[in-house]
Amino acid sequence: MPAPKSAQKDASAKNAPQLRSQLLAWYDANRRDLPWRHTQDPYAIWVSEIMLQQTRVAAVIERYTAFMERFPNVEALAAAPEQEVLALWSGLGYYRRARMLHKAAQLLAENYVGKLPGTAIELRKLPGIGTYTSAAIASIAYGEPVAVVDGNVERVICRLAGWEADGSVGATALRRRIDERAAQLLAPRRAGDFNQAMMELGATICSPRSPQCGVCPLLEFCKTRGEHKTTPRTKMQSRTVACALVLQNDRRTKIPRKALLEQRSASQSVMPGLWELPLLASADVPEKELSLTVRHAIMQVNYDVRVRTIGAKQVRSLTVKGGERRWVRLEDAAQMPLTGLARKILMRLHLLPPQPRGKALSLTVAHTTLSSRRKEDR
DNA sequence: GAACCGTGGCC
DNA sequence: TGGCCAAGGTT
Repeated sequence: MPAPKSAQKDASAKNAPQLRSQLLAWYDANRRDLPWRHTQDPYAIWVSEIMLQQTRVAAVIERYTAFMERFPNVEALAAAPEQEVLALWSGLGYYRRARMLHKAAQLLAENYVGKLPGTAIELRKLPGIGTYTSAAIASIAYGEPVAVVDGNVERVICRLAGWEADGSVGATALRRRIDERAAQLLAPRRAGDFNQAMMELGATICSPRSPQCGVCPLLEFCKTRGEHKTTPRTKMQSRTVACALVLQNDRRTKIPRKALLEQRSASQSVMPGLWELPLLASADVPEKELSLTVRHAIMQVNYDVRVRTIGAKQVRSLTVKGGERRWVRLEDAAQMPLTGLARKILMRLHLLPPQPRGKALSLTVAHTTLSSRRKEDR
């Protein structure tokens, strides 16, 4: 399938071999040391790719390690209760990813002895694995010569070629061109590295707002040197809400032992099944009961959240939203699928350990199982 | 094709 | 402070 005539003039198309080698040389010298780059295990690559969807590398790093320690393979993931999978996802957002990952693992455990499909086409059939993710797993884990196009690659290619999403070309047509160009540039014998190099270039050098063209390995092939229009987004709204912090203290020490949590109903479109602090009907909170205010963005809304400390006896005055309400020991709460907001509030009030499933816990795990496992891997 | 699905960090 | 944005997929 030939590229459109207008697209064939730019240097990135003509000099594909040289572009490839310079990109790969840059990648070999500058690639970040990320946990999922220490493995070729398709399952591990898969988990990392799902976590990385619309999520920054920095946010994924911590979660990835804990997740892989708890669910080291397809069978372990498939055998786990969904709530436990969600608990390790808590705070990452887009919880449907975790559910589909879990579901897909169960499908694989039942039908494929826990083995991942060996091609992008087959991977694509699993829930939660779309065009991008199937190509990412196949190229990185199997070396299959398929190009990935994520937001980074899209931006890099548009800047290289001088293409714009300006309405002169339909969004679908432009996307098809980008896909074709990505496939054309791909280094077939180092597909996984090439794909990661393109994404990493977009993430670190060819960034959306202030691209570092001065140190870009592809500068000489680039038509625009960093220009790129982005489509404006819908404006954020602001809202003030209040939620209830209801604690049970230990009788002797007076130290908080339990908190009242509420489970969002399964039918909610946002964060179904996750646990949170009960939402209050009124955002008005008496000064004396205001224990904390936090800002929290969910989707298109910036919430100004007031946390109201309420005695256990006033619980009945709380608005019931239909979800299950439960007294939860604070140390157990850390293992539950809390919403990001609930986790943030409990952390900020030092009611949860600094890292929910953090250092202390993973060290314990590492002593018993992980250290030995890691050695075997080598 | 467009709306929807979360969140934290950066500038 | 607040807008911006991230290794997308599903409906």
